[in-house]
Amino acid sequence: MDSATIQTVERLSGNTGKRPTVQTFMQASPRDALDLLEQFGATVSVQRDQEIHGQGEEANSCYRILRGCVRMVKLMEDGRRQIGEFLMPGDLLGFDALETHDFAAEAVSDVVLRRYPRRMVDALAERNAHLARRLRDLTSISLRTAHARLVLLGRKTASERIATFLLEMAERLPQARAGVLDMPMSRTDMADHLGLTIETVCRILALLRREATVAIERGTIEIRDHASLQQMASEQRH
Amino acid sequence: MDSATIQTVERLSGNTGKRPTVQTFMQASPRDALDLLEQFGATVSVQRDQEIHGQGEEANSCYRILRGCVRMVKLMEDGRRQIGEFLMPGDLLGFDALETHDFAAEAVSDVVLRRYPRRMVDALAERNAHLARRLRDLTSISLRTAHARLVLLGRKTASERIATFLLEMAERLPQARAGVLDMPMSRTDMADHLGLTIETVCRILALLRREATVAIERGTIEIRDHASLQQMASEQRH
DNA sequence: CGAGCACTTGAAAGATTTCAAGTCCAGTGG
DNA sequence: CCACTGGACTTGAAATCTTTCAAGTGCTCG
Repeated sequence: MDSATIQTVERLSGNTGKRPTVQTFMQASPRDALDLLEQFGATVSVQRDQEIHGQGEEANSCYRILRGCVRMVKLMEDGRRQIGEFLMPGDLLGFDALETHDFAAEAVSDVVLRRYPRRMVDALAERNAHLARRLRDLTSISLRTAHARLVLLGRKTASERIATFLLEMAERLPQARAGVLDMPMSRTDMADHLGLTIETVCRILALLRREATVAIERGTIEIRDHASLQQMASEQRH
Repeated sequence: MDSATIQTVERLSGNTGKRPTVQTFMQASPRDALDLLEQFGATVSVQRDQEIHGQGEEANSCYRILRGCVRMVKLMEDGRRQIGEFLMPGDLLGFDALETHDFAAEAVSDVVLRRYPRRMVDALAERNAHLARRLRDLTSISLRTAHARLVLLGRKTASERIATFLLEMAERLPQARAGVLDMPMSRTDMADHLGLTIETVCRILALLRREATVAIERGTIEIRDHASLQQMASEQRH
């Protein structure tokens, strides 16, 4: 995948005008400290299946997803793949990186992002305690998500994984549209996220469909029976 | 487990003397920003199998492990257990928490910790950018560790998990004592860390012993053939 | 309209788990 | 000091869940 295909669509001119002073940053206390970054953002588009950044690549930018879906991918030498998570509009990417990115980021669908220079993020954080705190909390939230996934991958059955995944996706969508999930990722992507094979994912989704727990269409899954899914997600074993 | 059994062994009186001013904190630039916390630390002991803090419990303290081994545990309703990681002397605990602890922390062996009040950690970080940055990086490091474990749990075979685990433990020990690992945790603990059963852990360790890749004794595992382990850790499949 | 890819579904294979006995120690009490 | 007990650890055999292998089906795009 060729990250050169990323196109800068728009670059706000916020930093060509009068430069805000350090004092401004220290006093600033917007609703969300991240708003401080906005003036340094650039909007970029990435096409489906293109790489936003590679695994192990130097972390020079952070992003906010404006449109589309992104997958965070780790690849083993022999091709086995683990998708750490899927990012949806509103989600942030790369704010918790160290020197390099842990995962490659790839566009699942056509994606529009807002890109921020990491140098700037770090520089601002150094002067603004609110922002610093916000960034730390962001990373803690990512960590919490990862920890929940350890249990899913380490101890849950295939059915539990699928059910948990669907419920998580449902919770993330603040869409009024009750229970209709955008699922732009392929079965392979789901499998690589859940530590299963594509066939197992298919079979379990087929099961859910036959039970009328979900209605499946190209690119969407509608949750018809939330309670059944919840039960399936935490089936008591034994 | 009764966290009331934690005993305060020693409480430094650093904060009873003249209080450092905010100015002091902002100018302070010790080798490690975390050193700022030292004067607010208290040393506590926890006995084997006692809880240091519960899962979901409010995060009021952070800790540094001085002696012994700690396991970070998540428990499912039906008793299935996932150990997120084992902490060894020098490791930090709870610095990446949000309001509550993701995991319960339990003493694998008798443990001695240095405890710091979280309120203080956060208050200092608000005034000292170095410390704030250090805390953010700490959390990022935890995140990186968790991400590596996602691949292990999602995509690696039982043998690869064991081999990877042993190599990781080896890397963490800066002990001059080449390849002799302190392994105070039970087989069950290892299994719950690696997403396996205790029997599978036993069988694979037995295999490694028969191959003379490792030498196993009560509480220690000596790595005799590092190369074999490395190969086993990243066996090309197919 | 055909090719290719994503997705399904069935059947066989396999890795790991579950069930079942032991074995080996460490600590306890006689 | 030594037998005893319980828990941790081992090992074997059967069971099972998931994967692997195979063979379609059905879209979508050219």
